[in-house]
Amino acid sequence: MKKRATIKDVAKYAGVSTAAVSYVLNGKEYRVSPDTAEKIREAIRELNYIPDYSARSLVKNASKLIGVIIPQTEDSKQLILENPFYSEMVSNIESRLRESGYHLILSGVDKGESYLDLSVQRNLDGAIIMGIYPEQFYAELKQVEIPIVLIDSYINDPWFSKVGVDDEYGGYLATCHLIERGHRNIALVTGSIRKDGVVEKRFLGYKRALREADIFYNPDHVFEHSVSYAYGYEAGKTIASKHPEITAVFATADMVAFGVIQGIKEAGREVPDDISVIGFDDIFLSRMFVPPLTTVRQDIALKGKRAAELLLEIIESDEPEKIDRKEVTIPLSIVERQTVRPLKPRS
Amino acid sequence: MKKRATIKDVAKYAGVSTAAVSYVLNGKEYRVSPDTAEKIREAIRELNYIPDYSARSLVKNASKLIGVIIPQTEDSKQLILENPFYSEMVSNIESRLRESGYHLILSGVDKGESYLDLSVQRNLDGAIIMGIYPEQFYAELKQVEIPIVLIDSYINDPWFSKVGVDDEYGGYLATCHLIERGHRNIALVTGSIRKDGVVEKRFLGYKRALREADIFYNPDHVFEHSVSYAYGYEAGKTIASKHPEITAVFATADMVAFGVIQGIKEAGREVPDDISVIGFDDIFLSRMFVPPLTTVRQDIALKGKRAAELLLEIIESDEPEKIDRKEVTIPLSIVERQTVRPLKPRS
DNA sequence: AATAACATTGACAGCGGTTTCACCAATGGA
DNA sequence: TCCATTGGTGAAACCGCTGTCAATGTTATT
Repeated sequence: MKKRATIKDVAKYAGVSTAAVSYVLNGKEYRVSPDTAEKIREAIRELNYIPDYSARSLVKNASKLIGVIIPQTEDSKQLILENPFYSEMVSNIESRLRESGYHLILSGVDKGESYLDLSVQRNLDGAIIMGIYPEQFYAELKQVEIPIVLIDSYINDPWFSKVGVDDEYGGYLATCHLIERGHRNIALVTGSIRKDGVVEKRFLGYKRALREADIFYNPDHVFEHSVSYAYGYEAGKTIASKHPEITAVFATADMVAFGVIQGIKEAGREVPDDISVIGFDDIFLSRMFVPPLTTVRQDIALKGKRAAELLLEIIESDEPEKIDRKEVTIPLSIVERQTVRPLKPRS
Repeated sequence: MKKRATIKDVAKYAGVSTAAVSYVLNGKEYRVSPDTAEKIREAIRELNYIPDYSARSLVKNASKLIGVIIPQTEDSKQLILENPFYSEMVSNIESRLRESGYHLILSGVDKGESYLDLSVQRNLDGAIIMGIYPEQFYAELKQVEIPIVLIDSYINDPWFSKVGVDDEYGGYLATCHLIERGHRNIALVTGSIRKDGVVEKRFLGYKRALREADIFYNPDHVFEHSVSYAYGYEAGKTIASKHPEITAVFATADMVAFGVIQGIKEAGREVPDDISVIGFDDIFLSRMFVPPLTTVRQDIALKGKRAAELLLEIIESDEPEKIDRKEVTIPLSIVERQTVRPLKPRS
């Protein structure tokens, strides 16, 4: 295995000191005469020199590495990347980060174990965190003092920047959409309602819409378990077979909505003819689903991109501690497709 | 910002030398007496010491970092993570790698630019590469001399380990499935047929099946463009509206198949009543699609897991150069669902 | 011509670890 | 009692790079 060239080799080849090489490497060429600079660049090219980030990270205390955390399934430890909502976001985060010369360490976080290890071991320059975790998790993270942006979290701490949507409003919007079309027995199918999580807010919006329309909130109509197709499917079957009064379903994620629809069909009823369904997210599959899903749209790509930018903004400022944390909210809108049917006024 | 503890702090606290600390850190405790070891462990706990991987990487020349490369869209630079096929694989790779203490750097690779930079900058211990790239890309990669496993590639070089499926057979299987059910005008809808890529082989299998059944191969019946829902949709529309003779479609990826089906419906025809469709991959969505997709199944999770294991095997051997590169092939099978209809024998 | 001011450059001390190697008991055998 | 061993330990070199600072060479100023 032939050794890779180090900065010393370059220095020797160019007949200068390593410091000079370091200067041109770091764009401090004003400290070096133009022709030495050229000689050095020549040497770099010639020797095929590529600097070692570990060494650099060691002295600069900056790794150009960003941690990205995705929720993982509870049972196995797999990332919930199966939900296109996350993949789409990760993909956008990655491209934005790469553009600025950062690399991304993708990881789940083991229950119990903290993310602390990874972040300090690797000297992460920052982290983007999706999903919601135990409070202690955030506390630890804060101690590391690296810039962090939270996606879809309502953790209230000025240390964290956040990007998300107005989930309460989204839930409200979805439910109103249904109510306006004459539905009054509206089920909510959702992942677990956790404190400071998005579902909690959507749930709140759901209840507000109900209240404003003078509809009695029926706890039996909320089906809460997990954000998965599988659970949606179960809930859909139950609703279609055991709850003839329900005419519409608000699923708090498109993936869940797909399951619900399939479950309803399995039980021999039709969407939207018998039961209407509205989702949340507008992942790209929703457009192609049959029937195309009516849903609350958020710009997922933008969300990822903005999260990356927010983080970079803090990292690249001169005084990261001083930079104001921001909170950006991506707009929401209903996109009407074919899974919601207006109810005929009761005869 | 309070400074993190270094190995020196630990040494001082425990009243020993840094070497001793390093020993217990690296499990070489036989070089240290039991009670010094205990004292050291105590100090580590007390000071909340976490070793710095950059420093370690510098001297050990091993970073515990694995690069994972995913194809990206040609236009934008986003990762094709939108295809659940990739997300599912990445998710499994990540969990397997993390289990062994490695972290994963997820990245696309800019057209033209090489991956070389990243891999040597970061001192990657290995890389897993999905998809197919220009030949030069592999040549460069080889120079870096890090262990690499290729997923779904037919690059023929003993340096690379590979995991994949028998794509030719898969293509054959799918096409036979259609032929056996009476179809003779079978379209192929596929991403671009690139040398050493999986589609090329599936295409070959398709042709072989045709040949064996004495069906004339009609180039007009292959629709080649990109692995995307959007293209499938276009192709589906074209097939349904301009090719009344076609009764079945083999799409070389489930995502494409979804598009085809939707396109066919858009053109006012039905699947499988008018046209049958078979896919490839069996991503988890295929099960939930309406109608559930008949497809060639491969165990995607296993594929990811095996790739990770193959890589670890090489990395963790004492002489990585000596270890035999392996080629593992994941089995394939047809899973019959509801998008293929047997044709009545011609009257 | 002497001095001040500036532009270049290189030596060197870390950054936080690992590892070699020499050293110092303490033990056992002669 | 003396000399090899042996196990435990620490000093120091080093990994590749950056940044400080002093030393050099050049040019401008008086």
